[in-house]
Amino acid sequence: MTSMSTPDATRTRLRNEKAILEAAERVFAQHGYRGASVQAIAEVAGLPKSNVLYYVGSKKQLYIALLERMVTRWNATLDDISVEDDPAQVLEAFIRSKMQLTKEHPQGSRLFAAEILGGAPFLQEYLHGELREWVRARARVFEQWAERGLMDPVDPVWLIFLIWSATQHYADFESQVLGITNRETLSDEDYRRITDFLCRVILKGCGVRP
Amino acid sequence: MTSMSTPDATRTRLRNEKAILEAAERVFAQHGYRGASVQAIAEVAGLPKSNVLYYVGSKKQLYIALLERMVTRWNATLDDISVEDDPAQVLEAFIRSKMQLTKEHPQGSRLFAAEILGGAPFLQEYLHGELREWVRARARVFEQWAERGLMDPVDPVWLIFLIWSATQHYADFESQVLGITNRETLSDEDYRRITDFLCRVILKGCGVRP
DNA sequence: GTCTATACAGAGATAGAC
DNA sequence: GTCTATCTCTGTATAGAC
Repeated sequence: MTSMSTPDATRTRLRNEKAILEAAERVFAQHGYRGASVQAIAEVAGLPKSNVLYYVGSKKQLYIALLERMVTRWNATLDDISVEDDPAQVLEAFIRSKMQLTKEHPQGSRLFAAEILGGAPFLQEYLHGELREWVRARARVFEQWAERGLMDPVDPVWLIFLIWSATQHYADFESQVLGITNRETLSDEDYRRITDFLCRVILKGCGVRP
Repeated sequence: MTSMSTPDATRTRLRNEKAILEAAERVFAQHGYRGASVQAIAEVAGLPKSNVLYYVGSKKQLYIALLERMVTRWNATLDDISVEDDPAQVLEAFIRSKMQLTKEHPQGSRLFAAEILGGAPFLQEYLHGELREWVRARARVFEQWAERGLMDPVDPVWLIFLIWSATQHYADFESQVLGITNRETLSDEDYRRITDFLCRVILKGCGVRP
């Protein structure tokens, strides 16, 4: 963007960039990094292929930008927790916010899943660094709750994975869920029920609620 | 295979076919259907590309054969259940056998996941037919158990999805699990602990065990 | 800023030498 | 049965017309 750019040109740019990001998220989610073609992304975005490359530089840069956006969304949903908090409240909020993310950004969730499924070539650093620390911090608090008898002494890391997998499932395996339950889409009401179900079973399962 | 084929030629064929299936499962699991190239599969299998195509016909046929193999494995682990069975025993066996499948065939699990993630283009029929019936039958039994007060009145379909997702996770998100827990691989002991954890939390969570 | 044309590497698949 | 050579199509990316 130069100093000569008109507001109109800027608006066009923003609109196109948004269309590209949305289209790319869908196509990468569906076919993975290698399986996605710039051509397919351009078609979904309603732009010529070279226009897409003009905006984003390269397929790789586009992909990385999308992964980073997803990590940002994920970070935005997190609160810090402490031993003084109520386990039931924290776990329930944790399940609900994760489920909310799944519901609001299914394509992003699937994109993330495809990246992990393929061995996480672009996310190694994140998994070994930032995310590991996040898990360790929570795990420590869960352990202290268990020591105080506020919940069962279960391995906190497996518990976090349980919550992640159970919620993530409704984005990543959506086709399976829809096929088996004979639905076209999952409604808000469905999401509410599933979330309630998960809160109930998981909280009871680790002894923070009767 | 003609009537003139020697035992030796047959043995070669079997060995090559096995190598191809194994290689293809890995590559398809990692990159999805579109992202996988016959070239890459051939390299992993240690054969020339055209040799691979000579054996399997086409990329598509190869892919479908692998999906079917996975469905067969899945069917092989299933027992029929009835209302007269013990809920705790059945649910635990269910979790354990699913986890066993994940552990023994991680590549197949990931291949399956990639297919579902991409909208299950080759599995629509299976999801809407065979698998749906399988789920409906189990769900009915779970409901009857709940009516008899043998377990909490939770939605049986969400419960099945919970078990699937929680177990499947350790194949599909293996890189994430390894990254966060700072491991190179998951040992037998890890799998044992995770399975015990899941049995404990899920069974308690739906009220079949205290 | 935008699109057409094109370069060049790699895809899936096949024909034909061995 | 096996592999080399090749066909055709599509991939990413860029140069240059508008």
